[in-house]
Amino acid sequence: MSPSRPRGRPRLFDKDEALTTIQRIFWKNGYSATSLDQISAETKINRPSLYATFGSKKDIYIKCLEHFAEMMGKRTEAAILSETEISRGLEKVFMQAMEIYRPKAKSDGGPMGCFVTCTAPSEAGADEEIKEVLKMVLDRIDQTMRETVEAAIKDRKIQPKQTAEITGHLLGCLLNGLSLRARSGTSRDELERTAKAGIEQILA
Amino acid sequence: MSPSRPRGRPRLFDKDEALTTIQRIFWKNGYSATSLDQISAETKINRPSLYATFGSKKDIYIKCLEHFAEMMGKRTEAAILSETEISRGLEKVFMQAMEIYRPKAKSDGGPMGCFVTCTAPSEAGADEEIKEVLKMVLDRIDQTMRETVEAAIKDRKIQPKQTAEITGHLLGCLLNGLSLRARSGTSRDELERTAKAGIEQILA
DNA sequence: ATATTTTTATGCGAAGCAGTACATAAATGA
DNA sequence: TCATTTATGTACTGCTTCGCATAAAAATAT
Repeated sequence: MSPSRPRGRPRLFDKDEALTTIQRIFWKNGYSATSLDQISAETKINRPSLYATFGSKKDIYIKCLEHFAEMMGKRTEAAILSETEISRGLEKVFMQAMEIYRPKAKSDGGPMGCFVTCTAPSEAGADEEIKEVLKMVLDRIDQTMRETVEAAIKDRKIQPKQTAEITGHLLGCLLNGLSLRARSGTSRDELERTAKAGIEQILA
Repeated sequence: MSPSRPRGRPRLFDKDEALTTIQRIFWKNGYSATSLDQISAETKINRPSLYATFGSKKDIYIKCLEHFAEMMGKRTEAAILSETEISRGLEKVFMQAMEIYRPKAKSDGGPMGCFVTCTAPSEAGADEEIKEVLKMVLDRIDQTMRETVEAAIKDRKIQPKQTAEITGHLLGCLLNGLSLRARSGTSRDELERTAKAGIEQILA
């Protein structure tokens, strides 16, 4: 069972690499304001090839949303596991999110804020499918926060006033609020100060 | 100086009423996914008349953003002034925001979430002008929260651990996070529970 | 009445859009 | 070698988009 190459002509591009490039375009311009011609030009993949590989414009966008969520999810889990002290882990989660939302280096015109929460809501009002993807991503964020909080409570590291569920929602809201402010141009420094103070306040 | 009618043919529509209708369309569909034909059809105003009255598509959109921010700002000030106990005032601010973000009655397909924070971010990545309007609105939210918190501190009603500035940012982030969740379909009940707990936690 | 001013209505035009048909190219299997 | 399979490139279709040019309509001013 060697990984023999598939039958026909091989692709000239890497699927995952292309998806990352497309994601960046949607991230900066939003879904509706991005054209397939633009994607085709920047990836140098012809539109028929895009179709054959990823499907319709909406299919591509949703694949990008899931691709981004998966990347963030893995990084978040890794950050939490890397610290023994839970509140340190949460702080690390927020700090690396800020690095993605508002990169310090290369302050060129790259995309800012969270890809999902900055572009999907605009479409979610009229598109049920995108609305559901958005809900799934938000629920996943809150759930991860909640589980982290629950673990910390079990280890007697913290004793929050609110339930773990509510505390998870509050941490999620804080992250979303920071993403929005990153998109609007708030400085990295202010984002980080607000994040640290917010975590401290919410876990108290 | 009687308010004599202007010289030419009078308009067949009310300017402010039209703006409210247009706002609702952008609110549901987002900026780029809304066409002027759609606006023309729903308002029954011909495109050239729209142009003469409000300017280009982006001009119209920005006028709607400012219209919405003005409306929310006035309601917020009124809510704060209506209560002597400040934390009660803040709770009222959040409760009436939730009523707008996720109306309990008429659960028809009306727009959900905050008009500004759900539609502007998508465009803000590539449009500097919209990005600046977004920043102004966010700053105004935080500033109002901060001033309210400062008034409460002065009256010795609360003694938050964080500075008034940070506390304002945290309350703003909470509001933005709730708006996003409203857009994704989270129930009114859960939004209200999270809001109340969040205010309590942030002011503690 | 007639001129002037402003809004409304029709419809044009150049560009952009998503999606696809069809022929060609490049790989494998036999 | 030759059929089969998959990807690529060109070019097209049918539709929508924004903005505007032009003429008619409805008001006031003289």
